[in-house]
Amino acid sequence: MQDLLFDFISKYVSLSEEEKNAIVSLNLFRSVKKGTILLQEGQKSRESYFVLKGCIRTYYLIDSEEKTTAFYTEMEALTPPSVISKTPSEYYISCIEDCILLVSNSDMEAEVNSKFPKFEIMCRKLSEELLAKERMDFDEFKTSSPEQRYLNLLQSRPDLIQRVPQHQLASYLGIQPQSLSRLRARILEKKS
Amino acid sequence: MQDLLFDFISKYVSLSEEEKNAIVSLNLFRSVKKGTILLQEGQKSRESYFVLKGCIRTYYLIDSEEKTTAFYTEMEALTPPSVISKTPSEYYISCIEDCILLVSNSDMEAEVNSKFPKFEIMCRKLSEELLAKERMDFDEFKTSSPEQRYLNLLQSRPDLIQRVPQHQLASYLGIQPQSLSRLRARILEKKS
DNA sequence: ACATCTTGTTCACTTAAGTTAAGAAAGACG
DNA sequence: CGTCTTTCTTAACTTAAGTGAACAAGATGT
Repeated sequence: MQDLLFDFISKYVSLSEEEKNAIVSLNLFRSVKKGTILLQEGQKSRESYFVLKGCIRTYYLIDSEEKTTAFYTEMEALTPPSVISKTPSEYYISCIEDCILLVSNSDMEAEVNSKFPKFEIMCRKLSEELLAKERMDFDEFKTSSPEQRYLNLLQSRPDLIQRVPQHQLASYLGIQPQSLSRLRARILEKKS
Repeated sequence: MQDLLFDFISKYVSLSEEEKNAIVSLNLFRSVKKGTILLQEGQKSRESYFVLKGCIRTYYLIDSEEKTTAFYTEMEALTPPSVISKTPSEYYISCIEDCILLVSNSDMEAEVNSKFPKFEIMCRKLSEELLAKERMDFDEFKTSSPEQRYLNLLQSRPDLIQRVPQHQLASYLGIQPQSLSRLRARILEKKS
């Protein structure tokens, strides 16, 4: 499991054994059961998550309806906006599968960053990359119809369609579950 | 004009006079006329932009239609995804007003970052903050209707509605110009 | 001053998504 | 095993956005 992490890190910076040990000694790994809620609306948190195995989901409760906005799966990282802005969270984070996560908190990150400048560099590169990716995803969402978005998701993250309940997927695509169902039927019809 | 920049930077790190001079000596300031295209689809670029005055816009050409996805105004920064991924750009960047920009390129950033670790820190903080902001904007977009999005934009960036052509705004809201027109009429009717 | 292009609005019509309700299928649990 | 819940689909109806066309107002250019 640790190897997965170090493989990931090696894409950004190369670590010495000493640095690797420093990370391991922080004891960041945590196993979490399906259904666990990692963060609740209104809660102040300082935790960031990195998914080693499993899938976590962020959602808002609007008019007592869950609005799912993101899924994070293997090798994806999430620092909630509320951690950056130091305000109460506007959304929930929950595990939709049994997960193995890496959990860090901002105090610890600050300490590690100042002790090992390489981490600072890695964090910058990763944030820049994630920002670029997020902007592309947002652009794609804006410029396409629900049906196109579904087809695109089928291409880019086919695993999600298998492992995630339809009504959460629908919400993620910005539509109602019934619309997703109908849209899928429409696509099947076109193919035949 | 430089003061605006240093005021902005001071929100992230505090610079010594020497460091400020180092920045000034890089000669990053550039005045650009309305209508100038800063980046074209298919082009490889290494430039990042920081808007000191004016407004720049990113758009895609899809089926010979312009799809506007973002506006960057005073004190906002843009590093195109294509610069991060080192691939040809998928979109255009153009100035919709006369602008004063700060233009940097990635080689130069790398050099400054390694010379002044403070810059590395600033870049990380800024990227993290922008990522958090982008995710919140994306979430808001996903969870609301075109009408809600327009009303929200009216709240959060009322200046945009004044300074940007309606058809570009419509595209930015993910709808057709006619729909925006209708939606605005609907809102006016409700108020009365 | 005139022609042209861009921009924004309106209208009629089409298409797709929202809504409400009902029922089938799959899982969870005692 | 049956009961209860969650999940998914289908259908009928409503609402809103897409589409194509026409028109008016402004800006641009010659």
